[in-house]
Formats: sequence, C-alpha cells, structure tokens
Amino acid sequence: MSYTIHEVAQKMGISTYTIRYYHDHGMLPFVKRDENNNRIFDDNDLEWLNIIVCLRATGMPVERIHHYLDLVQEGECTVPERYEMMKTQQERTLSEITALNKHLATINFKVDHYADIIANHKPDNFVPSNLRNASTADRTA
Amino acid sequence: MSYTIHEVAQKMGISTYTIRYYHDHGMLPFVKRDENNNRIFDDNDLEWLNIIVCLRATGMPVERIHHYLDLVQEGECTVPERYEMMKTQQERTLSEITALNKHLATINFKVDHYADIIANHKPDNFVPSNLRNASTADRTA
DNA sequence: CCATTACATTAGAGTTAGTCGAACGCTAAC
DNA sequence: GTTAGCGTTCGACTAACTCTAATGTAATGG
Repeated sequence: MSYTIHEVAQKMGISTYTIRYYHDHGMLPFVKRDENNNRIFDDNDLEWLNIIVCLRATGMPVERIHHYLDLVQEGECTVPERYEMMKTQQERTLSEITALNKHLATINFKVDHYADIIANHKPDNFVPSNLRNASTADRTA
Repeated sequence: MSYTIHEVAQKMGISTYTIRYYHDHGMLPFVKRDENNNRIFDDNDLEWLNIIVCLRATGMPVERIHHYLDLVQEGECTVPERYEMMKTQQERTLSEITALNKHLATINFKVDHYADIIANHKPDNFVPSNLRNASTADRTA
C-alpha cells in the first residue's frame, strides 16, 4: 500500500507540516516521490513514522531520533546502543507518567473544589491567610 | 517564610530563567522586591508557582494560564469558567497519560526485543520484507 | 478548451516557551 | 580595595513546529 502525505497525516494524527519537517530533516530516508515530485509513503514509512511519533511524544529530541535511525541503518552491531537508548526512554516515560499522575491529582482537587463551590453556592473558605485582606476579591486559585 | 529565586528554583525543580520568564510575563503578580531590587518569594508565591508548573506540565499554554490567574483575581463570579478550564485540563491530562502508556508499550517492546538479541546473540529476524535486500545492514528499528 | 478547484511543492518567516550571554550592580570576605 | 558570588536587565538564540506565499500539476466542468 502507498499513501499521500495527507493520508499519512490523518493516520498518524500529526500535521502535513510536521511530516515534511521530519522528511526535510532526514528522518524518513525511504520516502519516494511520484512523477510530480509528490511524496509517496508505503507501510514501512508508516512504521518508521510511528516510531518517530512515539519517541517524540515521549520527549526524545529530533536530533537524538535521527541518531537512532542512523544506528538502525548501521546494522546489528549497534543493538547495544539502541538498547540503552530505549531503556533510557522507558525510564523517562515512566517518570513522566508518574509526574502527570501527580499533576492530575492537583487538577482533580481543583475540579472538586470548584464543583463544590458551584453546587453549594457558598463563598470560598480556603483563601490562604496571607491573601485574606480587606479586598473582596477571591484570589483562591 | 521568604525565599530567593534560587531557592524557589530548587524547590520547584525549574530554572531561575523560567521563573523570571513567568514573572516578566505577569504570571507571578504578588512577588515583591527587596531593597536591591531582587525578587523575594513567599509561601503564597510558591503555591501559585506550583499551580503554574502543574498547568504547564499538563500542556496549558502560558497565555491560558495567565487568563486563569486573571479569573482568580476577579473573584468568585469566575468560578464556573475556572471549573470548565480545570475540567478540560483534567480530560487532556487523562488522554495524555493514556497516550504515554501506549507509547510506553511500544518502547517496552523494543527494549525486550533488543534484550533478546543481546542475550541470544542471534541475528534479527524481524526485518520487514520490504527492507530485506542484498545489503547486510540491519534496518530493523 | 480554458478556468476553477484541489492538492502538492519549496523557501522562508513566525510562534512558543524557554535558555543563555553580556554588561552591570550590590554586598560580604579576605 | 578588589574579588567572589549573588542578583539584575536586555536582547539574542534555540527547538520543534506552524504557517504563508509563490508556484506547479492534474482533474473536473461549463
């Protein structure tokens, strides 16, 4: 199967701009062109792009992803380095998920707090003492 | 309690550059200055910064956080809009965590795959057919 | 048959959220 | 009294997109 840049963008949930950016930066080396110079993508390119999206979404810089691609093309002798890269990315992603869960707890608290105010329609009693002053403004975040 | 910009940076796990950036962009309106024009932060500023860090880490743009701060300062009548903002952020964060878990599964697969190659020291048999050619290069990502 | 639509291309400018360097000021210590 | 160590401001730089403008080709439609 082969696909246009728009189809790929749709499939991968990224913009055509981003795909061109990755291609221009040498991260999609197997992408071919049709007779009008339009990019054509096959399933292998999709697979590659999927990895790029995965690594980017988990915070790997574009340059580092490029390096990873180079390693893959160099052959099996680079497996140990690739293993280390994926290990690092695994750990980074785990701690990112942990961090997000903590932030989510904070947000949940806010949601519940505001829901409570709306439901009971009573004034906010959690203003920190150093913010409680003559003003009637509700500065509680 | 009051703190220097370095102490705050340490406590919050962000750089002094970032703190100045937020302050310069009006997101820390209560921060005072000492007699040498140095920023001094109190516990309330820390609380605020904590919310900023939380919202940024979960993907809210700086401008939107600024708007949220404005709402807080406007008083209780803005609670419904704040509630909606936090609801949106809650959903966004939940789907971000879901996405990260999916990406993590992909990375886990790579880690296991490479670990297997290293352990058994045998060639990579998962090269997609369209990448398998005369070259000895191992193009398996 | 030629125009309009729809999509592609490129080069390059703009955006966001920092990140950093340079030039400088204050204060405390040797 | 000068050097170290903190802070300041302003402005330049970066990453990773994101978009605009100018241009080209291919299919549809009066």
